[in-house]
Amino acid sequence: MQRTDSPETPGPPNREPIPEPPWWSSPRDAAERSRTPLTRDAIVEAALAVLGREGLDALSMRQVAAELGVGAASLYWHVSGKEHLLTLVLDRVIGEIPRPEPDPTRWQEQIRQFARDTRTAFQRYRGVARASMGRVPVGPNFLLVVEWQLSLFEQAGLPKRPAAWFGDLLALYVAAHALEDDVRAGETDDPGEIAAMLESYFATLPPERFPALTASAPNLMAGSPDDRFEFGLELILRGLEAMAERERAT
Amino acid sequence: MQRTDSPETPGPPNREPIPEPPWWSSPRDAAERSRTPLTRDAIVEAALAVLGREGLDALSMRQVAAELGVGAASLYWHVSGKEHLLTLVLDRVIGEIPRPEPDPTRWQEQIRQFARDTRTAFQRYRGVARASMGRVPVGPNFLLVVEWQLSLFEQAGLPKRPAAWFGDLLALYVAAHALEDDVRAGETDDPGEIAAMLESYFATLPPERFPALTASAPNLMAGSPDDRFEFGLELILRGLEAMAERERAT
DNA sequence: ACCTGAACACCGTTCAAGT
DNA sequence: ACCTGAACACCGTTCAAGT
Repeated sequence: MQRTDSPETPGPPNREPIPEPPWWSSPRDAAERSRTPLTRDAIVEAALAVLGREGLDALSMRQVAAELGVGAASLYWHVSGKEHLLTLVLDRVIGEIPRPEPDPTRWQEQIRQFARDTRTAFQRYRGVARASMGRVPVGPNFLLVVEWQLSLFEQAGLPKRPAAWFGDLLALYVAAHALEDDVRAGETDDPGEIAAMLESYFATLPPERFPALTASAPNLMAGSPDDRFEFGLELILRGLEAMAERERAT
Repeated sequence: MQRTDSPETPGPPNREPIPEPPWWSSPRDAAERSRTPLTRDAIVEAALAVLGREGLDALSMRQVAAELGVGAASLYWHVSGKEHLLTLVLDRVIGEIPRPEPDPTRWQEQIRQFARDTRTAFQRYRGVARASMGRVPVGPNFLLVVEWQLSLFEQAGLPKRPAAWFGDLLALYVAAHALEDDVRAGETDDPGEIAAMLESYFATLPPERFPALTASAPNLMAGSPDDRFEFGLELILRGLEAMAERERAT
């Protein structure tokens, strides 16, 4: 804002910003190193950025550090290791799942919507679904989700044991489906080709050795991912109903 | 067998086996390099050995090669890469699942037993369950299993689409459960400690913020892995029944 | 308290070269 | 046809050292 080339300025006019001596700034703070002082949250965010851009296989501590313009060793002050980082990332993504006020009169629809929202959250961050398999993300957001689910089931009057165990099953189902979504588009970087490959491969199989398979091939491949997701979702909900009934009978 | 120190042997008696000149044998063929000429099957077997001994994280092309007394580069003649090797390993394990003659009169029990057998096969080879997630193991054994399942469903009179889609769901369920089995015992190398840790952690949570969770904690942890496996298995079978009914109604 | 560089002990994969 | 050694471009993690 201040004009330095006014007539009263002595000496020769100079419009250029005066260059700083190079040793005033470290070699890499300009674009790379954000001046924020490297918090755990910033590391998680950087991991999500790498994940979205390059996928899970490319997610290394070194890449995350590079994303922040920092040495890899620096991360270890804030995070105990890669395993810990992945847990934090997972919990961060779980935090994006909406948890509406439980309404026992329509608990089934709320669970359906919760499942869809969870799938959507995973779809936003490619690779996280795979990272979630075999990892219990005991973080604050995970706990909130469990609490939400259990209280919904409780208010809906479901028996305790089936309710508690169903949560695991649902999480598993959604995560596995999200993983399939990832595989289909992105992680193996061939969009819908894989289905076509499978279908044409099935077509080459000898029908006398694989009668049922070759006959069912259209059914196996039929339906959009969404259709299949909804089918499985409905299936496990009906199963839950049946198991709750059985429990009440005892 | 042949005694060389017999009296008629001329010269001084020599009981020591005559050492071969060192260049007669390459430096490493004695114990390491089996004289079998490195087939694809041998590589798969070596991978299973490493897997069982060290777990999935330690399964590297170099380790597998070392197991065979061979350079890592040699594997690439028989196998296109690590991804390919994992697919082969997976199909190999799937091959151990029994496929009894389909009996439509007791198809539900046959499916239940199939699920249990699949879990057992995974339990025999720690780490394979995790490797299976997100990988479609289109190998001969996988195809045989799919064929077996479809023909059983067909003979049982299940509608085609639910039958075809149910296979995926079941595979998913069993694999995810097997993965949990792995995590519980071995992969994270703490046997049943993890459950205790979780339970004591839950106990520290403030009941006013997590009323349902703290109240349900005993139910969440209750039951043996087998009980939980059977619960989920029964649940999805009941769900299948319901979905088949719905399909028949349309 | 927080971050660094350098090092350690590994990876998967390629490739010219050997037999 | 099958296997090798050496190299390339990476890994996760540790640790003494700096500020």
